[in-house]
Amino acid sequence: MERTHDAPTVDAPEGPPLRAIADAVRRERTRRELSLGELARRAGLSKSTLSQVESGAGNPSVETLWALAVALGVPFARLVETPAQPVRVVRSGHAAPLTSESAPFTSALLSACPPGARRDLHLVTGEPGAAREAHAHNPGTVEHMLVTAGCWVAGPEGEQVELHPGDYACFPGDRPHTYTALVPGSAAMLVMEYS
Amino acid sequence: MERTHDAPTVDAPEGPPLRAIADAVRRERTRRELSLGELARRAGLSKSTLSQVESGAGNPSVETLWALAVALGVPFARLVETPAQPVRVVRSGHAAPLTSESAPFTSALLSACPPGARRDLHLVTGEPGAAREAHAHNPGTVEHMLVTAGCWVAGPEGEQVELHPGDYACFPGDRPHTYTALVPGSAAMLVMEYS
DNA sequence: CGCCCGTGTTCGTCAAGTCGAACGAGGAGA
DNA sequence: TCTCCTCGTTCGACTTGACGAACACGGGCG
Repeated sequence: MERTHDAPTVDAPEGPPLRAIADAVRRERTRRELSLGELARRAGLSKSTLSQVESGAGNPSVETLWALAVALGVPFARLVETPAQPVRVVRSGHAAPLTSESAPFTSALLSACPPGARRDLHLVTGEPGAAREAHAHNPGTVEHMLVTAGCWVAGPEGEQVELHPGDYACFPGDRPHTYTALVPGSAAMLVMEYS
Repeated sequence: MERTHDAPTVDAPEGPPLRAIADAVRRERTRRELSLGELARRAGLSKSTLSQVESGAGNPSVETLWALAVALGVPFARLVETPAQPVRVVRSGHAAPLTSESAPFTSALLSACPPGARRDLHLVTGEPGAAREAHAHNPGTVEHMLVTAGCWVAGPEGEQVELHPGDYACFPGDRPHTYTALVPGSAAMLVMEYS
């Protein structure tokens, strides 16, 4: 309920995040300890253009932003978003569980994907039985799975791998994939990441 | 200009997704059964501009694309999607462990934040003793913590909370914060998310 | 048929983004 | 100190995106 103010579906009331983009670019750049000139060189842009982008003045083109995203090595969308978050705690069992009907699974959504973000955190628990089949999600979706208990077989169809506690797997979520618990009380952390 | 393909991460599609954007816009528009003129009106753009965008000609500005995203009611990122990723598995114990000197902790980096990503996945294990003190990270950093074993006290200074297996906490990482294991064999999944 | 909408495209003009160069500021080294 | 290099900003010229109007096409209707 106290979900973040996700009401604004697309948040954007009106303002193009010129300032946010500016900050994001500069942040990513400084994080990598690149100089403005160096980043401009790698991105194939002029220093003046980059300077204006980072100062929030102007309204860069897609090509320009794209070049920056590539040069910075960040997904494009990363440069056009607005963060800020308080402290939230979800007590064990207090996360609205979603039970699967086709298989003995529960998947608790911890950190939703409030329009704008692109990562959902799930705590998945399952019992031996039928595999849970997940359809292909949106293109670019990546799933990270960290087994915390029991034993799982998971992955894209035809590429499933067996995972034990502590094992970590990362695979595309934009193809059909399955999760199968092999022993009772199996649990895993699932991070779904969209691009 | 070609960036070293150091990791099996998303390799950089050098070309700006002009075509992809064009298709995405048209797809979203037709899906809503909007005419080109109508969408242009709602977005506050001219038909000609929208026509060029949808034809893949030209190189729209951020403001333009943003207006379209808002008018279409989709997150901005949806108009600029792309990639695909292979399967990666990190076996338990095969993740380079980083031992802390100040406290009995090990933090295994699962999915790094190589120049590109914006989220690091850590599996943190700890023994009772001194708290691990983390400096403030870059602004916008958010930490997600999911306790898998034992008992932890973690959070920003002054706002620490006690966490038990299954508990999940989410707090800003751009302020000083600590992790303290209360019982032997404590473990947690840590997702560090940058912005 | 002639007319009036509607669709999406193309054309000329103006504003704005991008570029290259020149600029002042700060550091390292001789 | 003087020099040389790099930092990031600002300025003028060129390029290009965005706009509005006119355009061609197609359907409904009197």
